[in-house]
Amino acid sequence: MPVSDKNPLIRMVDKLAEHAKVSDEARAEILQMPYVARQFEPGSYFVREGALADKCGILMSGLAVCQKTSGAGDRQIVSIKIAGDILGLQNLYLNTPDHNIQALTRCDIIIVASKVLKTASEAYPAVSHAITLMMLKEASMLRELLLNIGRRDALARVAHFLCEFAIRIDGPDKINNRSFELPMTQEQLGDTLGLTAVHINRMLKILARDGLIARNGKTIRFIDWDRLQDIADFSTRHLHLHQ
Amino acid sequence: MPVSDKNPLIRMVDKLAEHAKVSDEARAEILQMPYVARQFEPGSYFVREGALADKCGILMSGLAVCQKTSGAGDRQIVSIKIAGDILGLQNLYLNTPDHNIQALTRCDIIIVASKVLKTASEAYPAVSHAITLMMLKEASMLRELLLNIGRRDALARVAHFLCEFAIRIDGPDKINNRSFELPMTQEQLGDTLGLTAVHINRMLKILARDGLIARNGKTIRFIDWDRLQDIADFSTRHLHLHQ
DNA sequence: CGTTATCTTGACCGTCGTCAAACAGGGTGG
DNA sequence: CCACCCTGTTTGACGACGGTCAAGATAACG
Repeated sequence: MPVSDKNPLIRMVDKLAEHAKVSDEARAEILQMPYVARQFEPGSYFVREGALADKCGILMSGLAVCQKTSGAGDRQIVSIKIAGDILGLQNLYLNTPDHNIQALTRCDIIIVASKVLKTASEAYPAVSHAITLMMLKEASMLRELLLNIGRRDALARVAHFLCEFAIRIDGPDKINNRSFELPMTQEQLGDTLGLTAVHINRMLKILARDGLIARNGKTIRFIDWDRLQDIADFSTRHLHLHQ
Repeated sequence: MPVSDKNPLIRMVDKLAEHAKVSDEARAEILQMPYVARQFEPGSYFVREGALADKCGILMSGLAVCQKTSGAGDRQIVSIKIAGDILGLQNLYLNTPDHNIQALTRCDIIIVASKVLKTASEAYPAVSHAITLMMLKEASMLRELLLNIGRRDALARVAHFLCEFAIRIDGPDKINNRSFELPMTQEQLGDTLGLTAVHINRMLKILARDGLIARNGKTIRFIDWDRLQDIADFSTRHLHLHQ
């Protein structure tokens, strides 16, 4: 266990506390869980579909994804994980994962035995409640992604993704003219949205040409949030932002 | 509350018991929950996105779906509910649903206040555990559907759907040459698979022409399960059939 | 038996995938 | 500091999968 002036598990407590009122005892219990800090290189796997999974983690920095691969070898990213998100929550209850968890960029992850977190959740209802809420939020985002891929055209999909990602990274306020980093390749965007990298490129070009966003390397700025949101058919309901 | 020689809530206990060992006390508590039996006509809504949702239910007969609608009015079905499934589980924890629950065929639903089931789950860890597992299974199926729509072509999608549906209805054993009812229109299939009704029709024709299935009205028989499964890129892992 | 929903088929079209080549950028090693 | 390479982006030409539209056939239903 690494020495540090700040216990990284605070990050996990914070995340739980976003979803339920965590008591001081629960907080203390979580802060003293054994953990390992590990760095994952881009492309490496934190959890593998079908393998034994007895750990979960908190993503301290970087971008990770949940993804599945078809028999033909095509990848579908089903969920994006950003700093502060907890990874592998379902491993508390199922020991054979149905999907992979993979680092997209370099990731720092604090790893905890799922058994330990499970014990804490059994001892403290607030912890259990928070975990449930996180799982439900994730499912809600899955449903919205399904609507996005199943029923919206490519331009709307890309626009929708940008809206959602930006709000998750920097919150829902003062969005117009705001800029953010998108550390994903166009191929990865394609794998998320059921499109090819080439077509992602075309759509980003169109969004820029039409004055909805401005691009500079990996940073994107919203020029006309209202119109973008309109094209994207985007709403924040599925994010369940309020509890 | 209707008079009947058999308490319909047994169906709910059975469902929970599939996922965790339900004690006799828990069983008794659930069996005495107040409920209302109601019939839903095709197309009618059990839960509406954005509305207040303080109930859940057990689907006694018929077919229901979870679905969302895009701004353009296109429907995406994200989950199919069959007899025995519990509806609106997330209402125990979130009171604003992010999706609609709609009857596809005529449905008999036993309705329970979500608060009551929540109380039971708080009193009996096995109940809570079973509910969690059901939510996780649903999420797993959402991910597989995402892979299906995002990364497989139309023929594979339809084949995959048939495999999954048949196994959910009649179990995973002795599938070859088995036949089953598919009480969905081709339009509803399209809304599930991100395709149009016309194209669903074309794919079903191809599957029949190539000797993979036989169709007769709404019943479908598997002629060559192995080859179908192969075309579908289907596996049962995402169903988490064992616990 | 008439009416309506659903299925089926064909012709046509558009979105998006495929393939390929040029280009930009960032890191490494000489 | 430059040459090189590798990954990722950009662009164009072309093709195909699946959507659209419309009409006729069939089945479901009152």
